[in-house]
Amino acid sequence: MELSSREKLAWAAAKLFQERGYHGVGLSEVLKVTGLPKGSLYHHFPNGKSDLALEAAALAHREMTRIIEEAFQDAKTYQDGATTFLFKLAKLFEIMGKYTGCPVSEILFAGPDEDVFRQKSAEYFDAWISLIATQAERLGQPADLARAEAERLFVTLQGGWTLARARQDGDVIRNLRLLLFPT
Amino acid sequence: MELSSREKLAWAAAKLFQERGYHGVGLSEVLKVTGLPKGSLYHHFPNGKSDLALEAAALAHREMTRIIEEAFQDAKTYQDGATTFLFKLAKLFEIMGKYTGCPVSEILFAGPDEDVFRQKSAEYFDAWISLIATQAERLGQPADLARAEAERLFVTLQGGWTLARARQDGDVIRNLRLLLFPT
DNA sequence: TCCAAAATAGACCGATTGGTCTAATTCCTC
DNA sequence: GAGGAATTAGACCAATCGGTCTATTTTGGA
Repeated sequence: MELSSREKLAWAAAKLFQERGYHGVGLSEVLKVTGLPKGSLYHHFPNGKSDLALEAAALAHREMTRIIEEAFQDAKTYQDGATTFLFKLAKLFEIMGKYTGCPVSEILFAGPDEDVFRQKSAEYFDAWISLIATQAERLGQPADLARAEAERLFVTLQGGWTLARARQDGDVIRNLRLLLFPT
Repeated sequence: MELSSREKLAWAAAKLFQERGYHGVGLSEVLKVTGLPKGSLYHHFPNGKSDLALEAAALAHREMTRIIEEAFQDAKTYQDGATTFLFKLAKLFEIMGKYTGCPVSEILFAGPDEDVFRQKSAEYFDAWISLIATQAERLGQPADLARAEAERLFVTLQGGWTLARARQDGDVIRNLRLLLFPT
């Protein structure tokens, strides 16, 4: 499909930021990858790099939301859904190249110290956890446990991704299911 | 106590890198904080920023090793030790200011793409996990479970720290014990 | 077809980056 | 105290940073 210039920039930025973080990527690199001139970037993102980063993070957030929904959609049990989720993310981890970090935190934690960045990261994380909790409840988890299960999954995934990154091994993410659901 | 110039530089670098990551900190800032001139930096760290980062990461690694040992030293059970460990880190998180990331990953993941950086991160992480596993075994965990418990603690902590950072709340780390040891 | 708005194009800017190099100074040993 | 090594001091460098600005081209509705 044909992406608009704005979308091209946001996608390229998201990918690059995930690899080397906010400060590790220069605008020149984003422009080189997209083949667009600087004028376009500042036309679509008047506030420059910070605007671009916020849009890239929002993009990553929507993508993660989509993955969560897809993973739990056809699941028979919460455990099934969570496992599918882990496998989808392991695949994503491998596709991205084995050096990338969590989209949101790589972009938002290192960004300019404006408070917006940190607030967004909390907002996105909480949205993911709530979404998982909803799915957990739908799949029969007791209401008072669903939220705790969702937080456990999020926290385990976040930490597991980091370990996977260090070891350069997507299976670390797949094997998280053994930590979450001991047999 | 009086720190050598080399130590001053490494400590300052470790702190700054944890706040804003490898690329987010300029050498000028490290020099300003320490009050040392550029000549000193390149005398003690001939390869400049990357040398400094490796030393800062090594410093953080030794510090984490020390904290793990202290936490489990007087523990009666593995659960006690793990809880003490979480509380110590929550305290550390709060002392550092509520924006800092995992010492090692902030420094090593974003660093220059030389493979040394990534290798070191895997080495340090595995060392922590092994150390925890040893303590778990010493405190009566079955040998075949000790390693799994250690990985669970590491992964949970790593993810929990990220969530704590987003929410700016050290209690997130303290409450990880409820995820690890449901009552 | 025409015209205004949207978008692209890229030269240019000051500031800062990591890094080099030489001189001055401090420190330790004989 | 003399001499040599270790360290400090900071001027200087090319390259890159994020950002601004003006001109040109493309586009879409009247």
